[in-house]
Amino acid sequence: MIPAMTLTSRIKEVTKQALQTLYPDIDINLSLVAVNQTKPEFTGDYTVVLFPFVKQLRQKPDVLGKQLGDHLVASNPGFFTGFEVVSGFLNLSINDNEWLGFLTATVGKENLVEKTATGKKVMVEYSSPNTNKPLHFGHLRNIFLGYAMAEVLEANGNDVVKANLINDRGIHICKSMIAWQRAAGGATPETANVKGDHLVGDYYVKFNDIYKEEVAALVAGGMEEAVAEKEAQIMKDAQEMLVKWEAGDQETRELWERMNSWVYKGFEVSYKKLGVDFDKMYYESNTYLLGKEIVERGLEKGVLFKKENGSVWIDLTADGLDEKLLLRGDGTSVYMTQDLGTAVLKYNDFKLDQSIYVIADEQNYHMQVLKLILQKLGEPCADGIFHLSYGMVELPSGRMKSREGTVVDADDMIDEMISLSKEQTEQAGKTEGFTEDELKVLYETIGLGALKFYLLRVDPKKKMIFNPKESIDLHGFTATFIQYAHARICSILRKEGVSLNGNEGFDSLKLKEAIAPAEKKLVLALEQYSSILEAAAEEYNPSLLCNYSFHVAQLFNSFYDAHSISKAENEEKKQLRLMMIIITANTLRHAMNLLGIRLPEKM
RNA sequence: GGUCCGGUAGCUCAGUUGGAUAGAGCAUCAGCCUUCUAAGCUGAGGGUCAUUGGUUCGAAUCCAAUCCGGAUCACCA
Repeated sequence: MIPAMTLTSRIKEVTKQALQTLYPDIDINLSLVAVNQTKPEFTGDYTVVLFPFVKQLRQKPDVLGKQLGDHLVASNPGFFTGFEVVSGFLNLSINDNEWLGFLTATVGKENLVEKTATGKKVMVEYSSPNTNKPLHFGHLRNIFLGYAMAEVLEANGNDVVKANLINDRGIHICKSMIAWQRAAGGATPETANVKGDHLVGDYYVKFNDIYKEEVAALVAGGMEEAVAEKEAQIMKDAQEMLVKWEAGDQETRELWERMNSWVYKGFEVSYKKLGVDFDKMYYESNTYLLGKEIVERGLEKGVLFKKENGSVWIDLTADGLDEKLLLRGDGTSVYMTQDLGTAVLKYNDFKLDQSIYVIADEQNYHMQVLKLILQKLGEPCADGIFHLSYGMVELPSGRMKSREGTVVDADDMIDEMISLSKEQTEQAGKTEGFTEDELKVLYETIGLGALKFYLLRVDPKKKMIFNPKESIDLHGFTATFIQYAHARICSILRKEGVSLNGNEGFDSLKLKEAIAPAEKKLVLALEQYSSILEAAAEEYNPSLLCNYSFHVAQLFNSFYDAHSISKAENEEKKQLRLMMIIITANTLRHAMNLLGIRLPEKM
């Protein structure tokens, strides 16, 4: 279906037409037509900026504004009701019936915006954890961002595959295995009563403790530190284990599978709690050998070159980058090698038009190089690669460091948020009329909503600072604020016996009096939703939905304060306001749903 | 050192291809619950948009230089 044209784009269109009609002999650059929302201190709804045209048309802004305004009102009598020219700005007033038309067309639709299918297959890879430690706060930003981005792209008509590439092999995995063998005494998640990913993570920490001790002992014995770091027994053991793993040693593989299975069970619990899912899992243990063939082909093509010791490189200096290693001298692959292979694998698996990687900005260079190499190799997957780069989450004291124990654990954070929401709900005395089970759901809805919103509300590109001491607020620019507005609406609708997908009887509504300012502001914002949704996809920025939803909730609260819905001045007003709040609730739901945030009907 | 990213109110952040007197939230202060949920609303104070120069009718936004902070440039992953 063809989406209805937004008001701003309609205004742009008629303005372009008007300019061409008024100045048929002048070739005007119509892309300069800018339509903004009129500032509250002026009368009008939308504003056309006149400055871009005054020079070319040789008119004073005021004269041009008058001309354009007269023409627009005259040629679109049902659309504009009037205009005002203020120092170079043409402020246009829109006919209330346009707003009414939007409301009646939108009310009751749960799927507010039906975007035309793009026919594009898009993969979003996110989360992509290591199996040697539990998820931490930084991972949460990745997970929420990836999930939200996938949903936003889907809502914009793309066919989306959510993928997770699990880093389940390598020296870091062997470290927790070695430490577990040495120090766990056979402990399992069951016997230790610890979530599997946490148990394995504990032994990863343990490895570092033992390692430090061993290095210290060697140094005390007169060895140089750099040498000691290589000679420490536990490090040698880990490296030996990696060799055994790669050779397929049965005992090693069994332990590896056993410990990984603990981690997966733990992750599953966390993912489920977070409300995120994946369509396709990739495991590095299956993909780490990929890419060598691609490198071979690159050598044949002459895109890559071999050094004396047999290592394979690509020269990117012409692109302002460095030389990059793709195969070691002994023929084994490096990180980049497998990433080349995985990129091609993904492409072949799904015939992707676009492949999005949600990865922190510390890997900007890596991703730039990855794409560039694939392009130089002429791989068809290359151009579709997009790095959705996001800033790291830092503590006031700086980056989280697992070795210094400053990492904020994801599971702890979730639990903390849920108990915070419980505390606040009880404090506000809002638990009446709920069963125990309902309260449990409510606390999760509020707690997780707050957490997700907190991490999604900032532009992904920017790094963010999280202060655990202050925890996360449930007032102001938060999911709670939006949830509360939604609950208020649902409460009214319950009392009025109107449902969110009901649209009975609204068609025949005729306006008898002007839409009031507080009403107008809300309708105006609601009408902009579909363009916000598009922008969120185009800019790969779900935070736009946070800002927008908060703004709508704010406008609703002011509106709610100024006007009674149930006891409206007359039946027309009541109908109008019911439509407005139904669409408000559906808009908030739609937007928050895409971010994985649920809105309660009571709170 | 090369490349890239960032610097907006005390704090955390918005600020659409350049547009009107730079906006929110938190915190501070002052008001608002016999009326649909006060997790709310209304108002006040708070700014050299890092600095300097340039581009023009107009710059937080574009360009250049400088200062500060961060990331990255491994036969690590």
